[in-house]
Amino acid sequence: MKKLTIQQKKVLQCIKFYIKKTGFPPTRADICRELGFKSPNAAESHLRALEKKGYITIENGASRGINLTENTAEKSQTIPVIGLVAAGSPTLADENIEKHIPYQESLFLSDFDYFLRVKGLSMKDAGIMEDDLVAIKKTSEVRNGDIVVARIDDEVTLKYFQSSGNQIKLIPANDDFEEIYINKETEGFFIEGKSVGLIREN
Amino acid sequence: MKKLTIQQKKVLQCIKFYIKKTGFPPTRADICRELGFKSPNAAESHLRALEKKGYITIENGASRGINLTENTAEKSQTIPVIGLVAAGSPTLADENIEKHIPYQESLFLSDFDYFLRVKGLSMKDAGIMEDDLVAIKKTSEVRNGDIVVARIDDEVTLKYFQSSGNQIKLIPANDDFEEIYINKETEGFFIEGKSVGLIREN
DNA sequence: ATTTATACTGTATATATATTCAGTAAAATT
DNA sequence: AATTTTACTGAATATATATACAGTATAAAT
Repeated sequence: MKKLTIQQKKVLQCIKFYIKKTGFPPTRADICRELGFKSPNAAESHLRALEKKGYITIENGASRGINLTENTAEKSQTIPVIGLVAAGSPTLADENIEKHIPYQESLFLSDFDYFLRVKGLSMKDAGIMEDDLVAIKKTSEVRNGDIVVARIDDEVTLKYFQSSGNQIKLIPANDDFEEIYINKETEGFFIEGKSVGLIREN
Repeated sequence: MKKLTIQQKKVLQCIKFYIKKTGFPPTRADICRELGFKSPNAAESHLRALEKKGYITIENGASRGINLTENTAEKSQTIPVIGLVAAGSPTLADENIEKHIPYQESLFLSDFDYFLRVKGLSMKDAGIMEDDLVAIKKTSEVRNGDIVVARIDDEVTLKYFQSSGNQIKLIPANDDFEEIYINKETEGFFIEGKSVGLIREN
């Protein structure tokens, strides 16, 4: 999609805001009033530019005949689902994103940044099973007992977090797995975020 | 909110449909065209009735100045959350509904009817923990291995389903709990639905 | 260097649109 | 039984609105 100029962005924002406020699109005159233009043709030509660039469609002859394009309309936001691969950190880079899930603000108590697709059963006793989607909030501020996404070099794991002084313990919720002991200053160690919710799709 | 007549409902549906299709509300003439009226006043008076009953607001003098009221606009649907109490069946009656959660169609693979708030740890090894929200699809068509909502008289439980012939086994996912054996024809026994997903809010 | 796009003002106008008025008739409410 | 609401047709009209035309000026693209 072609890039918009600052003014065109303003007009597009104005349209979105107007629809949100009133429930119907603005007239040329409405846009002029909102943005301080003195000629309706100012709005008209901006609208035609937005149409040309594919951000809106205009039904000719119809009053308020402005329609936001699919991509333009902010429906429900989507949240990326990232595969938790043993080697490789969960980044928001396109190649790691499995899919996008529609997302509603108040789904969890805390806001979050992405879903992590769980592999393996190391957190089984915490009720986190294979293929579950764990909602992750990107943060390094975690508390003892939090379930965190920890990275050690290229390996990423989901574990309980327990720190005392300089030492950190990463505790699995499954007796078949071993605890991991790490020093805070260890190179290549990083807390990517913490779990704030879970979705099981089955 | 006051009840609508059949014609008024038709007009309201027409407005919703028009907005969905075009992105902006219809004119009086548009409504007439859609519903076969021959006078714009037919649309006008229906609109005023809808306004009076609180389903829409009309901005006087503005073209297409129709705005769906908060309750009228279908934003994202909401799904009820029902508390799983040991005694008492999960019905959609108001008194059992804990709250409503915004819901997006494609959240789970299957559609579902309500969330059940889990009490206890009888399904712990299936990764279903206390206070989890299990998405339930109302159905009696369940297969062996499904996690089902079973009612025995007034008691409602979430268990694995296993049937052979006339006998049904309800199996917990926790060694501390006992399996339940029931005959298909037992009075007061009923399969309310099955689990098709899970949300953990923490 | 020339064309095209951006970013407007200002005027004019055909028409799209809301809205009122005058009726008719049946159904629902009081 | 009387009144209000519902459910329209049909005609008329003020005005809300899209849109074209004539300019001016600067920035960006070719």
